[in-house]
Amino acid sequence: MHPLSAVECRYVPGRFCVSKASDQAYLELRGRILSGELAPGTQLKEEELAALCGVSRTPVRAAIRQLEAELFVRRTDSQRSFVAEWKAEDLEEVFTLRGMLEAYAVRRAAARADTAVIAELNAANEAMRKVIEALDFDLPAYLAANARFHALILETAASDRLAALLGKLVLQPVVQQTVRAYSREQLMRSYREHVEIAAAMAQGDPDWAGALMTAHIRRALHARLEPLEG
Amino acid sequence: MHPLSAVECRYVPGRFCVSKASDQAYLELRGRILSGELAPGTQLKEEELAALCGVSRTPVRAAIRQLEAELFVRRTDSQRSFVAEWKAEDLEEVFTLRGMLEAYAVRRAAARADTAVIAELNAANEAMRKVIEALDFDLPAYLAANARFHALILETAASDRLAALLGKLVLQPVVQQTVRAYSREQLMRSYREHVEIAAAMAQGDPDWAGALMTAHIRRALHARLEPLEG
DNA sequence: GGTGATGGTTTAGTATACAAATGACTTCCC
DNA sequence: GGGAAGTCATTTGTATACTAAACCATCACC
Repeated sequence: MHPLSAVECRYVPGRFCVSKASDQAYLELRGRILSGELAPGTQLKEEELAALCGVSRTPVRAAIRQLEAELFVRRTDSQRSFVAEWKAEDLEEVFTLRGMLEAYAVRRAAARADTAVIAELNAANEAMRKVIEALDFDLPAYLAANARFHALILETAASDRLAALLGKLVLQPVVQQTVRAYSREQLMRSYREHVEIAAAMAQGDPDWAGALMTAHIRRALHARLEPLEG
Repeated sequence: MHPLSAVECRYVPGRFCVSKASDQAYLELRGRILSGELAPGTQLKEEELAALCGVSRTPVRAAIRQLEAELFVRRTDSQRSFVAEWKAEDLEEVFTLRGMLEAYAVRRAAARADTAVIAELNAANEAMRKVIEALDFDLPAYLAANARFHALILETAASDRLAALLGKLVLQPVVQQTVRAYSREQLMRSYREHVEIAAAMAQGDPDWAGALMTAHIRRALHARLEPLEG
């Protein structure tokens, strides 16, 4: 399996079933999609994938449905599935939507956060700083700290529907590739933005927090687009 | 089957498969949930529902997954499904999210709409006016015209991701119950808002269109909440 | 009398065989 | 030679039997 496939950097855990075969199929397929082994545009044939994952078609079907919901996979009218293709335009679209929803989330969270939550946010940010300052950069640890920060905000926002929507948008390839594109300086800037957002929340100032979050997500988009443009 | 269960008033057609049994199960279950026959909180047992729908468990599973994605059904950690319960707070939440996303959609649409689109919007609005002014109110026709207007905007916005997100939020019970709660005067006001939005789009003014849409959705929320409060 | 383990019962997950539908190719007719 | 229809291969949808896990009530032991 691809080394990155098991890295979990979503804010919301999606549906990691209790069951075994579905998860296995889901992780296996997502891994191969992210690694490019299953290239964009490839048709996903249930039987083929079942053989690949060593399970029957039933859990593969579930996995494909899940990946479809997460926009990794698109489905034609005649129910055939293909690996989704991501254009620069799509990235812009997703980041814009994420920006709106995360800004809303942090506004709600700012109005609800107690000292315990603020402490946890600060802890996540401290962890992130340590990873950035370390000599050898530990990507999974960075992603985990980043995810923790955003997950805390989403949790504090206390809106199931919002969480469900964001779960569809905060996707591995996007976050991951964005982080890859970051220089250490950019990572530090991202960290400092997190600290500022936590401060705004500690003040209980939704407007401030929301504005900071919008800028934070927007910067991530441009960091992601830069290597494509330059 | 409940008379309203087959009324389609989503902006996006969800997934109406080509297949037979899945659709049948989906429509049957959704119908029973909307009619209250399957009351909020009821556990959905696959075998039981299979018998109810006259199909096997397999398509029932698919239907439940779909209903879950549309927030009609919630699932516990241990993979048991229950009919979702809607509190006033949940309604507010959904309408707020819808407001944000639809305002964004109409902004995009306003920047892209050509005269053909404007003409179609006007046609949908004319149809709506006719229904409202008719002596006997034709609910399905009203819902269809309303859905058509919003669907056109969403289509013109040309964003798959956005459409996917809104597809989860624009739910039957919400829209339907909202319309039920409307008086004829409120329906006319809603119609006039549609006309204004179309005008803003014809002017190619995204800010105007967006602001109008926010207000439009917000008004729908309050129309929906009024009977609960009063 | 309460708390925690244990086994039966219920419910979801998986495999597999079969049916239906789609897509592509061939062939036949114009 | 072009088009349309039919046929075959491929792929998804459905049914069913079986497996595993979660729930619940009972009982034993503290």
